[in-house]
Amino acid sequence: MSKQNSDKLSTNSSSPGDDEVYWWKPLGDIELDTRAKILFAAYKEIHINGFQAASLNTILAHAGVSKGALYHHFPNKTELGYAVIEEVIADRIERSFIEPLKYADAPIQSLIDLIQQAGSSFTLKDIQLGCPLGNLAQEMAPIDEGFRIRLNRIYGFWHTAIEQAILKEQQNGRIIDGVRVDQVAVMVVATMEGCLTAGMISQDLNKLLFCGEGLIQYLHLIQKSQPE
Amino acid sequence: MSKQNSDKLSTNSSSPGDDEVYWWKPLGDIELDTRAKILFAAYKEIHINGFQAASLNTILAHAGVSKGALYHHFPNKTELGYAVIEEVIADRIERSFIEPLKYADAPIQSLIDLIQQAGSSFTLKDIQLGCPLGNLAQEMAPIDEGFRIRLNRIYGFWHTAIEQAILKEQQNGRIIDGVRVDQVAVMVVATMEGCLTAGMISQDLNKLLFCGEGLIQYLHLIQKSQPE
DNA sequence: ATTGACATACCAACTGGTCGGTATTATAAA
DNA sequence: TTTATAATACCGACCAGTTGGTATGTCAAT
Repeated sequence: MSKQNSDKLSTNSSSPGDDEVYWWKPLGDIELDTRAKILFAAYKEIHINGFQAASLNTILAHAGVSKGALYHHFPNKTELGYAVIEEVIADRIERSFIEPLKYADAPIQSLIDLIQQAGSSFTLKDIQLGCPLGNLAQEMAPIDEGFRIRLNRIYGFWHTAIEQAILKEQQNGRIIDGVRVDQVAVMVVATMEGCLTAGMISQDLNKLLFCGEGLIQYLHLIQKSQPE
Repeated sequence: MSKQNSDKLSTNSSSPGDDEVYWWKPLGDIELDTRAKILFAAYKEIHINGFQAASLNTILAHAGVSKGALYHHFPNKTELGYAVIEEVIADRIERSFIEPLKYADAPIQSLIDLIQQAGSSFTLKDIQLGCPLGNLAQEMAPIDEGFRIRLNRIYGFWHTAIEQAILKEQQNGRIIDGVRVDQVAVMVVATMEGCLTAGMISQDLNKLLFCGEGLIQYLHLIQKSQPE
C-alpha cells in the first residue's frame, strides 16, 4: 500500500497543476521559496500518510528540492513536523474556523453557517483524508509531547473562539439555562471532527451531513425558542 | 522518539505483570496461545504507534515469539492488522458499547450511563492513547481499503445499536419531533470519539468530562420534558 | 574570502519479509 | 503398544530495500 501511495505522489513533480485537484494550492501563482515548498510538500505527505510514515525522500521529490535543502532549513524531521503544525495547519484552522466567527453579529448562526457550508462544499475526495489537525493529534499526541503541546494550542484557540461566540449569545439572553459555554465549545469541536471521521470512514457524504445536522440541531436546542 | 517508545516497550518480556497497568489484560490468568499472544501484542503496538509505525520486531519481542511464528499465523503485516481489527478491536467495542445497550429497558438512560461511567472511570493514562478504533480509522482508512471496510463495519454495528436505542424511545413517544434516529446515532458516536480526542490532546480529564456532559445534555434535550 | 543556500553521495539502523531447518504433535500402520 | 509418517508450529539467520541523518562539495552573492 505504500507503493500505491508513492505511485500517486511521485508523478513527475515538474507538472504542477495536474489531476491532484483535491490538494490545497497556495493562493495565486506565487512562486514559493524553498522553505515554503518543503513545508507545503511535508504538509501534504503528513496529511496523507501521517507523520511517522511520511517519507522525507517523498517530500523532497515532491517539493523538487534536495535533502541538503531540507536539512539546511530544518534540523530534523521532528522539527519539520512542528513547523508544519505552526505554520501551515494553524493557519488553515485559523482562516477557516476561527476568523469567520470573530466579529459576527449572530455568532451561533455564523457557526451554523460554517458547519453547513463546510458540510455541503465538501466532495468525497475532500473528506477522504480526514482533518489534518485531528489526524496528527491522534497519531502524535501520545508519543511526542512537542506535537501534543502545539496541537493542543490550536485546539485552545478554536475552543475559545467558539466559546466567545456562545457567550455573546448568552449575554444577550438567547441561550437556555443550564448551559456552560466552555462545555459547549469543546463539544462542538469534538463533534465536528467526529463528523468528518464518520464521513471519511464510510466514504459517504450523507453520513457527514447527518452528523452536521445533528450538531446544528443541538445548537438550535440550546437557544431559546428557535424554530427548528 | 521511536527510541523512547521502544524503551517503554522492550522491558524484559519475561516479567508479565509489571507497571504497565494501563494496558488491557486478557481476562483471568489464561495462558494465551502463540497466535493470541501475537494478536494482543500487535494490538498494543498499533494502539500506541499506529499501524504503519508499528514494528513487527517490537511486537515479536513483546509477545515473546519469533518472526517465524508470526509469519506462520499471518501472511503479512497487513493481514495481521486486519486480524487485530476483527478479533480484538471489534470485540472490545462490542463488549463495551454495544452489548450493554442491546436489551435495556430505558435505552437512552443506559446510553447516558455508559457515557458517564466511561468518562468517570477513565484515568489520564487511559485516555492518553485515544480510541483504538478512531486512531486506526484516521490513519488507515485513506490509504488501505481493507482497513476502511473492516473499520467501517464496526462503526456500522455501533451506529445501529444506538439507533435502535433511540428508536425504542421514539416508539414510546418520548422523543421530541423532528429527530431522525439514524442522524442522532451517527452524531453520538462522532461526539464520543471527539470527546476522547479532546481529553487526549489536552491531557485533561475535565475536557473529556465537559464534552461528555455536553453530549448527555443533548440526549436530554431530544427527550420530551426531561428535567435538567 | 567568507557566508548562506543549496546539491550529492553516502551511512548505519531498521523495515517487512523469506527460507532452511527443527521440535512437537497427530495419524495410522504394524 | 510400538513405530513410521506426515503435518503443524515454531525458530532465527538472513535478505533487499528504505529510513532519517550527515559530510563534503559547489556556487553565487556579499
